[in-house]
Amino acid sequence: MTTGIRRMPLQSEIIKFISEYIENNQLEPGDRLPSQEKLIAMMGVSRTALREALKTLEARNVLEIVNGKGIYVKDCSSQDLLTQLEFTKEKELLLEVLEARKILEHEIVTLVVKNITDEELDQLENILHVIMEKLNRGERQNMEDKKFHYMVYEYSHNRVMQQLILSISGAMDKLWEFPLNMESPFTETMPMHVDFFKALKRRDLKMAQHYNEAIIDKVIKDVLESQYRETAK
Amino acid sequence: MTTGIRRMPLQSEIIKFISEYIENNQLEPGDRLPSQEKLIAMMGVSRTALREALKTLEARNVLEIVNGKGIYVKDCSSQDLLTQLEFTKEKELLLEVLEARKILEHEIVTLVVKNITDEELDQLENILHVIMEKLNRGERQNMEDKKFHYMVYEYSHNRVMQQLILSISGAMDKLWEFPLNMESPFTETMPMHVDFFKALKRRDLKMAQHYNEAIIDKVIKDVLESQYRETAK
DNA sequence: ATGTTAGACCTATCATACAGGTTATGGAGG
DNA sequence: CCTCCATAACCTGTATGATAGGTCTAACAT
Repeated sequence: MTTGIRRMPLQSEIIKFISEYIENNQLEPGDRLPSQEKLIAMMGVSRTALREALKTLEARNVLEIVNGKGIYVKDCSSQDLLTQLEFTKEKELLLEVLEARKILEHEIVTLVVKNITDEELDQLENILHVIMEKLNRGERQNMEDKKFHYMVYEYSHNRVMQQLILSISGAMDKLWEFPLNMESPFTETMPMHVDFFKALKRRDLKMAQHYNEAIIDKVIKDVLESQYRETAK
Repeated sequence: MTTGIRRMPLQSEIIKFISEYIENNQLEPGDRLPSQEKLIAMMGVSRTALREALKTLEARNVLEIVNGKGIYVKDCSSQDLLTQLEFTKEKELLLEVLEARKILEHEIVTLVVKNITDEELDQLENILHVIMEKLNRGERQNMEDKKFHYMVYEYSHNRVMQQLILSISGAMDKLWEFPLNMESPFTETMPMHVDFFKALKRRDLKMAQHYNEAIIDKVIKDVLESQYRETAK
C-alpha cells in the first residue's frame, strides 16, 4: 500500500483491497474477515483509515461489523452497485443503470399522477415559470431543473421510490463525472417539461409517461455520448 | 451526550443529532455544517466517533465531506430512507416501503422472464428441491428461501434493479427487527414458489407476476401483523 | 455433568498530533 | 484606490497509542 504516488483517496484503495480480498479468497456471505489488526498489518494503513473504509462498506450493505466478534461478509456483498461503479467502467453496467432508471421513472410518474395535489401542481408551475424566465435571460438553470425533477419525485408521495430514484441519479452522476450534470442545453428539453406538466395537470397518465420518457431518453442520449467521448480519449 | 445509560450505539446518537441539527436549523442542500471540531464540542464525543458517523451519512448520500472545505448537506438529504427508518416507526413509511417493493418485484419479474436462461432455470429448480427436502425433514430453510429470491433477482440480469430490491429488503429487515426474517412457516408459501417457478419455466409473464405477487402479499401480511404486535406492546 | 470465571481476542471510543487542501485576510506594488 | 500575491487561519485526512467493553472459550470449581 506504500506505493508512493496515490492519486486515489486512501479509503478508496482500502475499499478496493477489501473487495478484492473477498473476491480472491472466495468469501461467502456470513464468512468472517481478518480482524482489523490483521487487516492494517496486511495493508500498512492506520486503524482510522481502515475503520472509516469499513464503515462505508457497512453502510453499503457489503459488510457487517459486530462488536466483540468481527467483520462479516453480508448476504448481498458482491452485488454492491456503488463499489462496482467505483472501479469498473463497463458500458453494460451503465446500460443497466439507464434501464433501471427508466423503469423507476415510469412507475414514479404513475404514482405522481395518482397522488399529486392541486397545490403541488401550482408549485410545479411556479418552478417552470422561473426556469423559463431564466432561460429567456440566458442564465443557467441547472439547480432549477434538478429541483423540478426532485419535486416531481416528491409528489409521488412515496418516500421509498423517491429515495431509490435519487440513489440512481446519484450513481449516474458519479458514473460519468458530471458532478452536477445537465450541461446539455435545457432549451431542448424545455418543451418536453412543459408538455409533461400539462399532461400531469390533466392527470393524463399515458401522456405524462410519454413526455417523461422523452426527457429521460434525451438524458440517456447525452450520457451515452459523453461516455463515448470519455472512452474515446 | 453523557447521559449515563446508552443502549443505542454512540454512532446512532450522533447520526440522530446531526439529522436533527439539519432539521432544526433548516439547512438546505448545499449548506455547510459546522466543522468537525465544533460538532465534537457540541456533542461531547471524540472525533473518531463523529467521523465514522459522518462517513455513514456520506455513504447514505446525506452529506458530502470535502477535504479542506467542510461538510455539506447533499441534494437529497432529508429524504434518506435508512435514517428515517432508524428513528421513526411510522406505519405510513412502512406502507410506502411495501408499495415500492411490490412495484420493484413486479418489474424485476418482467426482466427475469425476459432474460433468464435454461441453465439458470435448472439452478432454481435445484434450490427448490433442496428446500422441499429440508421441509419434509422438518428442518429450517431460512437461508435457502433467501437464496431462492436472491437468485431470482440475479436472473433479471440487471444488477441495478437487483441492488435496489436488495436495499429495500435490507430496509425491511431492519424495520421490524427480524434480523434474519422469514419466521413464517414456509409451508404456506411453498406451493406459490413452485407455481411461480413453473410459470417462469413456461416464460409466462402474467402468471409469474401473479404468483410472485402472492408471495409478496403473504410477506406483507406477516410484516403488518408483526408490526401490530410490536406497536401493541 | 454443570455452572462459573478468567483470559484471549475483537471492536468501540477517546485524545492528540501532524500533513495537506482551501479560503480569506492583508500588505506590497501599481 | 485597486489589483495581485503570499501567508495565516481553518478544515479535513491520516497516524498512533491507550482504554473500555463486548464475546467466546476453555479451564476450573462445585
